[in-house]
Amino acid sequence: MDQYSSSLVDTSLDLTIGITRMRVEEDSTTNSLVDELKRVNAENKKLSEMLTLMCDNYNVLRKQLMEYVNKSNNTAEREQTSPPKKRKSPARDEAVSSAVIGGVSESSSTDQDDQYLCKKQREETVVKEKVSRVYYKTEASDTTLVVKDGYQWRKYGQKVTRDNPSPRAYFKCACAPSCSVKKKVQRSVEDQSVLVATYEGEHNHPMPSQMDSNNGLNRYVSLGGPVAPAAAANGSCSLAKPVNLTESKKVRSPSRIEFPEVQKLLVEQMASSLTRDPNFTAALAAAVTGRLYQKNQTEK
DNA sequence: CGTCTTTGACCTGCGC
DNA sequence: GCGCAGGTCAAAGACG
Repeated sequence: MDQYSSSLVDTSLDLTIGITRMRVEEDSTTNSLVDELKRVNAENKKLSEMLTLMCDNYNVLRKQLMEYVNKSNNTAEREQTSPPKKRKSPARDEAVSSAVIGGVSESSSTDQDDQYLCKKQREETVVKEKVSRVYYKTEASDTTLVVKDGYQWRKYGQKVTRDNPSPRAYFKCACAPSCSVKKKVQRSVEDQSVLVATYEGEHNHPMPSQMDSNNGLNRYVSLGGPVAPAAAANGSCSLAKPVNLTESKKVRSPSRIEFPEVQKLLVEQMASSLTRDPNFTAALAAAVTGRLYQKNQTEK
């Protein structure tokens, strides 16, 4: 009986030692993962800053180009006294900058050589009503005209236009009452699976999904998110593919869902790391087999 | 009950 | 001035 209890004490001691070793190993793995996470966050921050800088530079260059085009048009107007009277066509009436998203390619409809911009168009350009067009690749079965671009929009109208059998939806920015940005969404005539979103104006507020994303985790998750449309609304770069974005309602409070996901990911990585660690598995196997061997010896 | 979407009516600008 | 087409409004319904 004493021998048996002594054996039990030995077993429990060994198990305690084994568990302690496992915890030490686990702690070191956790620390290395946390360090890795910090490093990734720092890299993401750098990339984000570089992207912002790039967008700013692009906007400056674009502004200069617009001014140059305006000057050229004014010169052309002086030379040409009777411009043709045409109903303005959507392809020509806007200083449109196009962005291609989701692998769909379409050339920019901006025709800078166009000498026939009517007076109103030039006035609009002076007012600097920035207009940009973004193409969203969607599922062919998806019949909605909803574009998940990170902003909140209020639909205020829908019309079937003459040049396109699919209806055109009209949206206003609902993020801020003072924001007067409008958006028109219509399916492409050539490809029904492509949504053409035309943005008019500039947002005078940050993107809702970025408002409360001051920590690194949110920054990390939002990298695959709606970067493009915000930039597209400014007529700038579009890098992301906003096809599988989170629902707009979820975007309102990203921290609520993202942090548990990161935790889960961390746990999965830790488990994977532990099971792949030969030292850990060897120590575990040695402890188990050693204990079994001792038990067999005592039973004999 | 508040918010969002739908949809017909109305407004506005342009071409004839 | 009239007609057409695009854009906007606002009441009604749907939805959570």
